[in-house]
Amino acid sequence: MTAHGEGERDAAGQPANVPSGSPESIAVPAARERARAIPEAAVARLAVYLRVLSGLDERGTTTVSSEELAAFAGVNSAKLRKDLSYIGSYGTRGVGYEVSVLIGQIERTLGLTKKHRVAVVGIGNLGHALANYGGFLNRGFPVAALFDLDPDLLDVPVGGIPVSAVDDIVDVCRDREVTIGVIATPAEGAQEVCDRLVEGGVVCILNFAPVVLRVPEHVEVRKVDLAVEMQILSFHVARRNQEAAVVPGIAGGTDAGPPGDRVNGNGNSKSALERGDVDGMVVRP
Amino acid sequence: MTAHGEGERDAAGQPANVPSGSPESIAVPAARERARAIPEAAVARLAVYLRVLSGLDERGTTTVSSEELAAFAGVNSAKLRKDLSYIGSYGTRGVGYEVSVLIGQIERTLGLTKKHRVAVVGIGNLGHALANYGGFLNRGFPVAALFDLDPDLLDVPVGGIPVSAVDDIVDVCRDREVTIGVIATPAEGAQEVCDRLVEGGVVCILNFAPVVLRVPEHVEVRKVDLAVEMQILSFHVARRNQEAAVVPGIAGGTDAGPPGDRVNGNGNSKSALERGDVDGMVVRP
DNA sequence: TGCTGTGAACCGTTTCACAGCT
DNA sequence: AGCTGTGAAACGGTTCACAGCA
Repeated sequence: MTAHGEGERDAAGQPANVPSGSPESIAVPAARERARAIPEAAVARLAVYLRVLSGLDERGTTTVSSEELAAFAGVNSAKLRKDLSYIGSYGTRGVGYEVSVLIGQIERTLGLTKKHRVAVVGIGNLGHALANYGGFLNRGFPVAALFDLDPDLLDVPVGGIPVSAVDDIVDVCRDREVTIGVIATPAEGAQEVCDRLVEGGVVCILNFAPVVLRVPEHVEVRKVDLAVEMQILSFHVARRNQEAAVVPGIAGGTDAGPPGDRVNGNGNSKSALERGDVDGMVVRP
Repeated sequence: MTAHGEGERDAAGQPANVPSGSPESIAVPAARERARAIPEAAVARLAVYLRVLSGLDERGTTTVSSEELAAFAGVNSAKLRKDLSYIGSYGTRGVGYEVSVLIGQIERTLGLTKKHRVAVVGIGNLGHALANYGGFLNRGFPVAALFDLDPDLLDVPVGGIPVSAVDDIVDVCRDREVTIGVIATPAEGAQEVCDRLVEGGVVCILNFAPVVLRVPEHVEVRKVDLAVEMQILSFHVARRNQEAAVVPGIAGGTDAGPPGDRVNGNGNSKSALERGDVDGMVVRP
């Protein structure tokens, strides 16, 4: 879970203040420093805390201790406090944190005070799901444009927004000031789509296509790859089976399993949702 | 969790299977040790290498150097070599790696030689996308069951598999020997669904619902949270804007951008797809 | 000569433990 | 008395640089 997608070999990732003889190098503004200073891993968790806090807020809770909040978020309290310390000191010693204050500060830190217009490219099953998904995109991330190659989809409204042609990506994105692009196309088209999004002014891309995208330095890419997730799980199944085959007692695969529950702080993929649903359906067993 | 000092000493890449009939005393099987020893981050990248290798294989390439493969996968060659070293020594010094050998070894390591039956719970937009998504689930991960609460969906086939009731999760999963569960329900139902899946014998869960799941020790959970991904991107947009506001030259938001391209090795979310599409649509600009 | 495999240095993240405030 | 905020230690993963082998 590293952070940035470093360049290649040496290339000298000159992130912060590398005294490479630059002119006004040293005196970098505090705000920028602050933002840069927050570890990527912490940023991901802040989003989780935010979701939990929103839930508490709705339930009328006004104060939480680091211990409580940590439990809800599935991390330990020390980590939580350290994470929060990156954004400032907004707790009260001996008491805890005020929910509303924390929400505000995290939102500010994550840049959620500004709405980021989103474009979804590739209106297949997944793109459809994303476009319709009111619970997440519309919550601070309004979908401003949809694109697909299929002529049959042209102008068909999905989730209220008519589908545009991929050829118009650059113009439409510029027009509607899209800052975040979501690529839900097959692998083949992805790089091309990516290039156009970038040309259209998009600075961040969420990539669902199974390809490594090439982007200019100033563009941030995050990738979500379902196949990789599955394969990682597969690895764990295999590992488990190996262990089971060795440990005398539990040999079967589908036994009830040991006692103690484990809260899934979930190391890997970052995650959280500000609120709502993953989807438009209704499941409530 | 684990601490144990890994014994590097395995010069001769010793095949997976360990004579399990032997004394179950101290001697912890090498295979188990090996599997345990591979860092999670490396596992995720192995999946990426596998995808790239499959592509090379299809194109008829038989040999790659670490440098080439690394370039395709968006990582640096040292990391790639270290990752591959975790699974054994299958390269030839002075030459490189044989594609087919590497594919075989990675598949073995990831446990892809065995098919893992998958159940998808929550057949909304996202669940639909997952169920229909031939490119990823069917490739070594056959969808064996679908579940939803909605009575209207009952028995309706989606992607060829009829939807079952969530009440039947336990029985159906046991019956069809499902090992991996995918939760694509809203947050509310997720924990309940998770519990049932576990009861039904599922050992790995891919969770799209914005909740921290509680699971028994022996169950592995990975979470994919679109909202968190978006918020992380939002953070980067904000950071970028801050920088832009400070750096004299580039002040605008949507300028063409600096020169050098950056290959998106993409630290964060793991990813890769063994092959195919993210979705059923056709996009090819 | 050229490329792999890997010990060792390095660096970011997590955990610990306690000082400092309320 | 209790809980936050944070240096410092511990840990794990990444990068370096080179020994070892084809």
